[in-house]
Amino acid sequence: MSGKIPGVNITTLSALSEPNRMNIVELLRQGPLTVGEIADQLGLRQPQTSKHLKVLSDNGIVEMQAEGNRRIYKLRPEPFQALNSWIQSFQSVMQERFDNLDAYLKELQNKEK
Amino acid sequence: MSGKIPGVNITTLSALSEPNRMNIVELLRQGPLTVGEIADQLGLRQPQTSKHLKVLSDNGIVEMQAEGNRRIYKLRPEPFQALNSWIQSFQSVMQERFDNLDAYLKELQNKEK
DNA sequence: AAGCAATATTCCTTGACGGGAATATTCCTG
DNA sequence: CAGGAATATTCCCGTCAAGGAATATTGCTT
Repeated sequence: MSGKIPGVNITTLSALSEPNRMNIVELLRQGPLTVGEIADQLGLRQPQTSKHLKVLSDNGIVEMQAEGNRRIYKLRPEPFQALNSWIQSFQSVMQERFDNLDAYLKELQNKEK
Repeated sequence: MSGKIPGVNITTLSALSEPNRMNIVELLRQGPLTVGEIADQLGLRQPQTSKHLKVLSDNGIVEMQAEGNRRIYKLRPEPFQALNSWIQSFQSVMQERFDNLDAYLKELQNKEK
């Protein structure tokens, strides 16, 4: 029992932890954009932009709609919902309730028969 | 002006996107633990455990308190609070509303098959 | 049909990262 | 004080991911 990660897809975090991809996501919050527009606004080259979009797409963070010559990318809600419910499960941590170090120290001492 | 990421420390996501470190975080939710205990419960070797803890510590995800021979690690609330408020700012994305009627209609047609 | 525009893909190189093994450091105990 | 426990650090190596450059692919326009 050592390997199970409950809430989040680790790959979602991985995908978002790349600065350019995070920038793409932040940009797409405002609405769908074509590859060219994304590359333009972020100062990226077209091939790298496509590559990053592929990673985001493979992870379900983004979806694509072909429109003639261009591909329009936009955010998908699911990964963010998942991320949200995962972080929500950290309420107790965020409220700093259980930083009961003293209790733990006592427990440690007990074990040290 | 191409590099600023508003809410999250990208390094927080990066740190959490490594499976073993995510496991450590999940484990520490329940309360503080020593290096040995962490290594034990996750089936990791001590040196790797220390290294991962260093990364988590450098990113402020975890803090350490020396207690004689041992080091007790526990979660810090700040990164999770930050992550939370960042994800909260995606409310509009997370509530999936169909601002794209065409896609919706197309999907309808597929189901009629 | 030809050429151009928009995007995707491939190949190559380089740097970062994680694991293994060994060693260093600090503290505790007899 | 010696030895052992708990943890940190260093070195080496293999893998992987990201950027650059070139090329392929598909659609549009005239």
